[in-house]
Order: sequence, then structure tokens, then C-alpha cells
Amino acid sequence: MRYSKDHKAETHARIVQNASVQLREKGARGVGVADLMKDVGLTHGGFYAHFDSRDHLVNEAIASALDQNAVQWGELMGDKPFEQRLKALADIYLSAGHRDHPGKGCTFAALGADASREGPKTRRVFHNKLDGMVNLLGGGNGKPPSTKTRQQAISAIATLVGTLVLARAAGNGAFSDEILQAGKSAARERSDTVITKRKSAPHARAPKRGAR
Amino acid sequence: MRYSKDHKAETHARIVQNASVQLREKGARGVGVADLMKDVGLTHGGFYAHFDSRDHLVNEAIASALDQNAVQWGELMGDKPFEQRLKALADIYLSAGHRDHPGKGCTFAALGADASREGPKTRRVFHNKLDGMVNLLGGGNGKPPSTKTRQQAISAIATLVGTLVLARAAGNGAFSDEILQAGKSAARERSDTVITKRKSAPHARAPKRGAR
DNA sequence: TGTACATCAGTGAACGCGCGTTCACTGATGTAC
DNA sequence: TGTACATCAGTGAACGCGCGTTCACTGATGTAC
Repeated sequence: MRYSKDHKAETHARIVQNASVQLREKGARGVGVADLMKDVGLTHGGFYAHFDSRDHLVNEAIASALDQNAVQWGELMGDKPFEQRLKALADIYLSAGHRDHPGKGCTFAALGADASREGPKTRRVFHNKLDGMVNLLGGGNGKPPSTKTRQQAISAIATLVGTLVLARAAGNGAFSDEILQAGKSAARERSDTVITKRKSAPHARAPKRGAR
Repeated sequence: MRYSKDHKAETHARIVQNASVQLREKGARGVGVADLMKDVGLTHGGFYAHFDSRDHLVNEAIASALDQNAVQWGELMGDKPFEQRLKALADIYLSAGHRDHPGKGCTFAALGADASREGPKTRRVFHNKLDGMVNLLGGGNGKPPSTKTRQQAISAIATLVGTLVLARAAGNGAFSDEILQAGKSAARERSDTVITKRKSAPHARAPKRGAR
């Protein structure tokens, strides 16, 4: 069968999309070529008309998942100021829904640990996309953030990612909920601190003994 | 060959120890029975004199890794007050050494995401051990921590875990170092906040700025 | 417009390999006498 | 103390299965004339 113009591109995209979900759900080693193709409604043999190898697909799917995340984050944050951005992000990010549906969720939390075990290509993708996320959260309306702001954005993201990883590892019971709550509180306090600091003036931090 | 009294227990422990390292390095799916036994100096067939199945070993090895972490944390923190505990922990936890040697490091960071994909047994182990870690970091000398203190301990741990996961995913270059630094700064600021809050009420702690 | 041919995404059997698991066997040491 | 037997941690060949990959083939549609 020979298909219309961009039929191949569409199928390719469908495989990638499906893989990006399944990888986040089952891990980098948890998804087989045959299962994947079956899910897309094809047979496994056709896979190699689209990808050189399983590894190539994994890389592409992870990159795609990260891109989706970036879009989601961008929509969520709009042009709010930093502390409001963080609040908006944390509320969604640390919801039970996100915890219980990793396939549509954050790739750092789902595959970050796996990434460090994959090839340099995968790590490079993570590197680049994470850098983009940091600028997205920390940057001011398109402008690249300062070193200090980057620092805050990084640690904010780290807290979100760590909280989600721990909440998922702990299941979905009361303790897991407590973890999500703790993460939300931390984000809230962090926002408040930033707000307070900005208000209290362009200098100083804690009154007397801050000790940095 | 029939071996001395506790020879079997020793071999068993060696296998578990080896697995606990390799699992953290290569992930829950990345370690094979044959490789593992070879590393311990035995042949693969003997494995089943010690474990019912590979899955049983994985559970035992993860539990062992988590126990080791708890011991390490305990030694590191001694009977210091919370903010100093966190500082001491963060300095080691967010070091390049820890990032580059996951086999001896934190199990939450290395296998937390994997845990959520494993069976309920593994998740229960993570649940229990994490709960213990929270009490360890948040508790005051044996006493169980308050809800508020637990919250702080949880988010502190989450930040550490998330930072390490991201730093590893980003490789080990300048960006990865920046991530570690951001995590350390966050831990420091968090400690200061706690100090400030406490200070403004009951009384003081660090002389002027030294901390520790 | 109609016909012959070329293309190539997708099919499904087959291959090779690795891995978890089984099993008959070994042989050094503990135990019974 | 010495001897015969029992035990069982460990050996290594073998099995079965799943998975990534290959390959000859299909047949609907695009293209050439």
C-alpha cells in the first residue's frame, strides 16, 4: 500500500507519541517494540520503516515528551511573575492526578533517573530541555534569567521533581498525599520568601543574623 | 561442598550487597542474575539456593540499600539540630562524588522512579524507609517530629532527591554542577529561614554567622 | 482518460541472542556410629 | 580416633521464552506514457 503524502509522517508521529506516554509509565526499559506497534494498530515489522532501532525511537520519544512538558509549562505560567508562576506550576504538578498519571506528566520525574543510565545522546537531550525549562520558569518574559534567578528556578524545579518521585514511590495513600502537601507548602513558602524579599527592599535578607 | 556454619548467610549477604550497588547503578531492570553471580565469584545456578526468584532478590537488595542509607544519614547527622543536620546532609548529598557514584548513594534518587513501577512489596519498602528517613531528619533526638517538622523534613529530602536526579540526568558538566550548587543554596537558605524564625522567638543559636 | 509499471508502508514468519529458571550432579564437610 | 554416610552450597549444561531485528512479500496508490 502506498499512502497519501504525509501518511508516513503521521504514523511516525503516532508511534512517537504513544512511546512518549508508555516510556513515562513503564520506564526506558519497560516498553517493547511489538507492544508499542500493537497499541498504534500496526505490526512490529513495520517499525523499522520509521526508526533505525529501538534506541532511536526512545531518544525521539523522550525529546518529544520533554517538548510537550515545555509547552504545558509555558501555557500554565503565561506571563505571570516568578512566584505566581511557581504557585501555578506547583498546584498542577503536585496534584494527585499528576502523581497517578505519569504517562502524560513530567519527564524529569518519570525518566530522569533512567536518563543518567542511557547513552550520551539521551543525556544531552535532557540537558538541553532542562536548561530550557529553567529559563522558562526563571526568565522574565523572554529575557534570560540572572544567575541568582536561575538558581531559584533550578531548586524550585528540583523540589517539584523530588516531591513527585517520592510521592510516587510511596504509592498513593495518606503518606503519599502528605508528601505532595509538603511540596506544595514548600513552594508556597518559597514564593512568599521571594515576595517578602522583593518588598523589603533591593538589599538585605534576614534582619540581623541571616548569616547567608 | 558443605561449608561452615554461617557460610551460606555470608554468601547471601554478599549477593545482596553486590545487587544493592548494581541496582542503584543500572536500575531495577539493568541487572542480570548471571552477571551478578559472576561479580560475587559464583556461577548463576547457585543463585536459587539463596533466592526464590530475581524479584525476591531485588526487593531484598533495595531494602538493604535503603537501610544502608538510613545508617549513613544517621551517622552524618548525629544529634545536631535540624538546620545543621540539613546542612551536613546537603553538603555530602549534593557533592560531585555522590552524583558520580550512585552505587553507594541514595536509593530514592537512584531507584525511586523505578520503585513506582515495581510491585506493591517494593513500594511498601520504600514507603516505610522513607517514613523512617523523615523521622530521622525531622525528629528531635528520638522524639517523633510534629506535623510541621515532618513537612519541612519531607520537602528538604525532596529537594535533595530532585536535585540529584536532575544533576545526574544533565551529565557531569558545568550545568550539572550548577544544579548541585543551586540545591546547596536552597538548603542553606532553608536552614537560615528556620533559624531566623526560631531566633525571633525563643532564643539563639549560632554566634554571629559561623553556623556550626 | 485509461493502462502499465514503480514505489514503499506495512505484514508476519523467522532468526539469534540474552536472560530467568531448572536440574542432575559434585564433593567438601558435618554427623552418626 | 576412625570410618561410612548424609547433607547441601555451588556447578554448568540445558530449556523456554521474550524481544529486537531481518527479510521476502503484499497491494494500494502515485506516476509515466
